[in-house]
Amino acid sequence: MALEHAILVSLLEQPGSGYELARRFERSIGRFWTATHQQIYRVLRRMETDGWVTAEEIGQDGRPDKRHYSVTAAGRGVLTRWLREPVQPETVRHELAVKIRGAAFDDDAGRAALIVEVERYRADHEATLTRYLAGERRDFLDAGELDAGQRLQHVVLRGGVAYERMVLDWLDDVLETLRGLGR
Amino acid sequence: MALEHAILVSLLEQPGSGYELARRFERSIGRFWTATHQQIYRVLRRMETDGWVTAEEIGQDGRPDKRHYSVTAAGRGVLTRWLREPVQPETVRHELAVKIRGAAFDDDAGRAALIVEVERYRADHEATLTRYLAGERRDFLDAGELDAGQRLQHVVLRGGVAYERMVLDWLDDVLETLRGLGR
DNA sequence: TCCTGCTATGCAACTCGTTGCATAGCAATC
DNA sequence: GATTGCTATGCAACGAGTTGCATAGCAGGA
Repeated sequence: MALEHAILVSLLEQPGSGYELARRFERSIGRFWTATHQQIYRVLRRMETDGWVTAEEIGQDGRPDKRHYSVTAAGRGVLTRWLREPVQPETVRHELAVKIRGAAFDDDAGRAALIVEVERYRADHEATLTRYLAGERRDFLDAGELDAGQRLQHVVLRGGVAYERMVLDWLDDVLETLRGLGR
Repeated sequence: MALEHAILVSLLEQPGSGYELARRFERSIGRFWTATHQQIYRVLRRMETDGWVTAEEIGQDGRPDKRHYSVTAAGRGVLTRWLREPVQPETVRHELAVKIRGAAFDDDAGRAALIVEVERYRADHEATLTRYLAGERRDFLDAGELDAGQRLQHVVLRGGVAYERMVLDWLDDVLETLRGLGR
């Protein structure tokens, strides 16, 4: 359980509304910790009740009020205590790997359909890699001296880049293997 | 949601009891689809009710009865239909990445503690890689001709190997970055 | 003009996943 | 002789995550 902590980190990097947080999760943080807007709103309310964050209601004309959240000293304490706890092994839910092994129990038509799916999946990951590299150029390479926070964000992004490159290479291997079965 | 499907694949590769499945999930399948024995037992019961698997009670002296599960024709149909559905993007829950970004909001002592944790985490992944490579030699490299199922299992294992190597390289990068902040 | 999409938050119902506990006998270690 | 660990399954309670829906006004395109 660490959605709370991911939210604390994100709000410390930049305070904002639940909606803004949800969009950040979709983009950067979501690549290593996914969350829907429903989860985020619910958890933010609970964190507010527990005094980890404070909300400032901002009235806007023409659209609903915004609740702008910031981390309190108590929330920061919760975060630093959590940072000292042992790191839990990462949880992976890799459906494609299950399907590849499952392809052994399907016929040639099924495997042909899987190849098409893997190609689509590969294109998605290629797009993600391109997006990461563009973000890296924008935020880290063309910038001057980086502070500690930026350097830490950069090393996490480099992990994302390495992951996507690894996935693309592996998917090429998968496609070759799947095509090789038909021959 | 695809624990059912992961179980179907595992039982098609090799029928067995819930306990045996739980151990397989811990070892091989669990690296891309985690599940506890509780989940597995509960889902197996539901799958039995739905007619996807059949169970054969095997009395054993000195220990509880074993329920040996096999996939039915209906279960196989469920699996092949699922194989033709679009692949869902993988879900990752990578606590360490959150902690690394969180380290920007902690002091030097906290970052020193994180370095120790990353080193321990790295050792775990190194052990996993060693285990994968041993399994690869045993099951795939020293064997003769491989059938379709074995070749698909092998390409998934190669994905695991590539993942672990990528993680180890990245963790070296992380350690260097964390140490560089202190200077 | 209608429809889609964006900002912005939230309820309700449901399923999935986790944790703690319980049984039970055998084998091995201290 | 006591404790720990392994096989083997399961209940109960709780917490996390998903899905569908609702509100509401503004902007832009077909």
